[in-house]
Amino acid sequence: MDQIARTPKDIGTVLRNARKAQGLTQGELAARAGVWQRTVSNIETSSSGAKLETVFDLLAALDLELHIVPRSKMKPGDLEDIF
Amino acid sequence: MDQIARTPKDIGTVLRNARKAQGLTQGELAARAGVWQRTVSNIETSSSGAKLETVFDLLAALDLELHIVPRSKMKPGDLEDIF
DNA sequence: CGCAAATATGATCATTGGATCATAAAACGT
DNA sequence: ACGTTTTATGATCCAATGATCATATTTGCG
Repeated sequence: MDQIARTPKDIGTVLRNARKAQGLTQGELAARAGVWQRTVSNIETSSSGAKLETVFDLLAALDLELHIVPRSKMKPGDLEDIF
Repeated sequence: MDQIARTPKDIGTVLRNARKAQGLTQGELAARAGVWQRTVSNIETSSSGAKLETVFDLLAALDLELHIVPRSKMKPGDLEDIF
């Protein structure tokens, strides 16, 4: 049940979920990541073309990392890909 | 053995590995992703602050997706984290 | 060794993100 | 319902990306 991202918007959503799961406000996360609350807000909503660097700063502040894997790698139990 | 990225540079390396694994040249990947060979080269070498959007274009062209997971998630057999 | 293919880079311009100030608007608790 | 906390946005400036042209290098192969 890890979070998957295929678009910038996905990243925004994942970031927001992770932040809330850790009970952090945008301001707190921003402080930890060394960016502004403004930036966190922007990325969580419309992270269109956010900079990779900033995204990694946020991921690090949330103790997350990216795993790059082939798309629709079927795991046992994933039936959706069959139909 | 998926590829892990914690920094922009990691992404560059992963992208390059994936591209070569698929026997593509920078130019071919660029064409598929709708960007310039120049951009692929830049991102593979010093993807410092590349735009998220561009990175996703490249990932899509390589049929890859991102899984966002907690850092140092220990898997059976990973002993490094113990010491 | 020499040529062809692939990759790295130079330069310019437009666009956009992030830094930074601030405040409006929305969400939440009691 | 009210007030406080949190999030969304407005505006400006600067740095840096990507688009786009081209060419210098490097790599790989016969």
